[in-house]
Amino acid sequence: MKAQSANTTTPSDESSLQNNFIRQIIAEDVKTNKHGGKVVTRFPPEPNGYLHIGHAKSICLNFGIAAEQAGRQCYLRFDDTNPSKEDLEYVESIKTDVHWLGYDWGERLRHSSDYFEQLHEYAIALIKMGKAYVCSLTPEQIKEYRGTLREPGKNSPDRERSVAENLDLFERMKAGEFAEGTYVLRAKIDMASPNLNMRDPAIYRIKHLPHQMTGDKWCIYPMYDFTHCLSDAIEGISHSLCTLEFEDHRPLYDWVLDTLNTPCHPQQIEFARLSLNYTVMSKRKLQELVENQHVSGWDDPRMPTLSGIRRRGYTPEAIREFCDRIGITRKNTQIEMGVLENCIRTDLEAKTTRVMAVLKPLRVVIENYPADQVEQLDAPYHPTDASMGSRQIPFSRVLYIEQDDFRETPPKKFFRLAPGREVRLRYGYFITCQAVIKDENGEIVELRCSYDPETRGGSTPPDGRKVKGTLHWVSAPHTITAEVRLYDRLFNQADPGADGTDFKAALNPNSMEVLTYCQLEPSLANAQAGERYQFERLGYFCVDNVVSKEGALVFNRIVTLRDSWAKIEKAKG
RNA sequence: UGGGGUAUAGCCAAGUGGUAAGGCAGCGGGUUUUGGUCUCGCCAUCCCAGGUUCGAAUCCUGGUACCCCAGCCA
Repeated sequence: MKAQSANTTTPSDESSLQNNFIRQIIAEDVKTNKHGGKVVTRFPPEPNGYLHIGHAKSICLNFGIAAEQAGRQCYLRFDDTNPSKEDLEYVESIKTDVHWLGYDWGERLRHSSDYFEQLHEYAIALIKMGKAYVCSLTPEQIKEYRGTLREPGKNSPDRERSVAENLDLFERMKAGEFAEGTYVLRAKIDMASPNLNMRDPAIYRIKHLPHQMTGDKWCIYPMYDFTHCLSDAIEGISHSLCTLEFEDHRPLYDWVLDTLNTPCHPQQIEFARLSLNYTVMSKRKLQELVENQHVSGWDDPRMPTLSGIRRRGYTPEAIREFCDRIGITRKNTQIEMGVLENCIRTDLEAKTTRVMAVLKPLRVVIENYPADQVEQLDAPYHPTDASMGSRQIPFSRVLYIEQDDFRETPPKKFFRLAPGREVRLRYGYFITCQAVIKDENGEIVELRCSYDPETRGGSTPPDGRKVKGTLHWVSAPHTITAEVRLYDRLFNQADPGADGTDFKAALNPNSMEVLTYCQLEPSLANAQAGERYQFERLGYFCVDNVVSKEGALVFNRIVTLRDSWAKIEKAKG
């Protein structure tokens, strides 16, 4: 019996319940035949880092909307216009992550760099129209000339350069005659615009750097604002969905497309990026965590990166469901972790097999059970889904139970084992605690118990007596020893660093607890990397896909089960 | 009186002049061989103040709070 780890649904099987403002706009546009009735979207990551769950929101939106249309057209476009920041390494990880989420771009894989030739021609067209000029101001001067939020900028002395001279200079920029920073091509718009993006923005800069895709072919590279809108137009994108901070860029996006003769004029629509509490989402901060070794890498199971979340054991279905639940708006919000956790619990509840594992073992000897006897007890893999089958679990005189399931002096409402108290061992027998054995330090090392043979399989005995607690357990001579890693939130503050301190000061020192002597039932012997299980009464766990080996299994805790006892205890303090 | 945005429950989010969906969290009940699951119930008059209207979360006026913008980054 294998735990289910494959994707069982694909996004096309689901229809999003979301009726967000973007879908409404698109539905209306389709009705009025606005972009020729076509809907074409794109997901345009810059290959300069790993994707995180915030990107998943955008991926699900763009690919999700496309999937709802007959054409199903969504491009995966690497926005690679800055060779000093980007790397091929990231391209592969991004493709892996998008695929893992369940989306397929088919033939529509592109790079902005695919368009460098066309972009260059558009730039020349702009120059010829007198709408762009080569500026020789230094970066510092450009900044001075730009003005401030309240004061208008002033024109560059090069603003009225002749078309012929601009053409010549631009050609020589391209030919590599000039050093970086000496010249820049600027759009000629309005230095007095209240929108700083319109104050003659740079559209081409010199970078004597090879590009990961085009090699040494270019030493001038187009800027985002020039590249993005034209790339959208070249691909025939109908709706260009981006995050809120690009709102101020929309007038420039439209200016470029209105000024130049392009195949079409895509519509930019902005939505709020995702923010999750108790974590950070910016590439810079995530990178800092990796570089300073606060985590083991980009795929550390505590990271909000898609590779980390995947390694942790989250399913793509749960992530898609999460993206559906949080909605799409223009409001800056912070989503509670609990929403994500509920999504994965709901998904895993239905599809994981149940097994028993004791994380912090406490030895139990059943004194009235024959020393040489071993029984095989039948235990279903799922409480309500019989199709998952069952397995045999051994029962013997010496067992392990969870340390937390025994209290020498039980508090009120504690339904588990205590001296003189009887509990059920799940699918096993009722046992009663007869004695507590301690070591020289007073630590409890063993429990002496008796069992009731009439309760085999955990069933209620003929006299009908009830017990309040059911414990999970394993037979000591038959266990597999494994390592289990328990994760908690990465940060202690809901919004790390929001109080003005370094976000790293909010790091949770207890975000990972490694348990190396966990005792698992023998059916887990052949557990494979990536497989997910519910350890009964504890949570959902996934065999780690990096460090786990046959004979030396390592499990990651994906998420705990809801725990109303923990809630009661916490409430009492 | 620089420009651009956003305000509906603890957290998200529908609502588009006709009397506040849904989810998460929380609280209470039932079922239960996981203190799990499942199930039933409870939980808001919409940032503030005026106005228009038979009727306003939706329209108007005036405020307030918060977010984004001065890279040759994306």
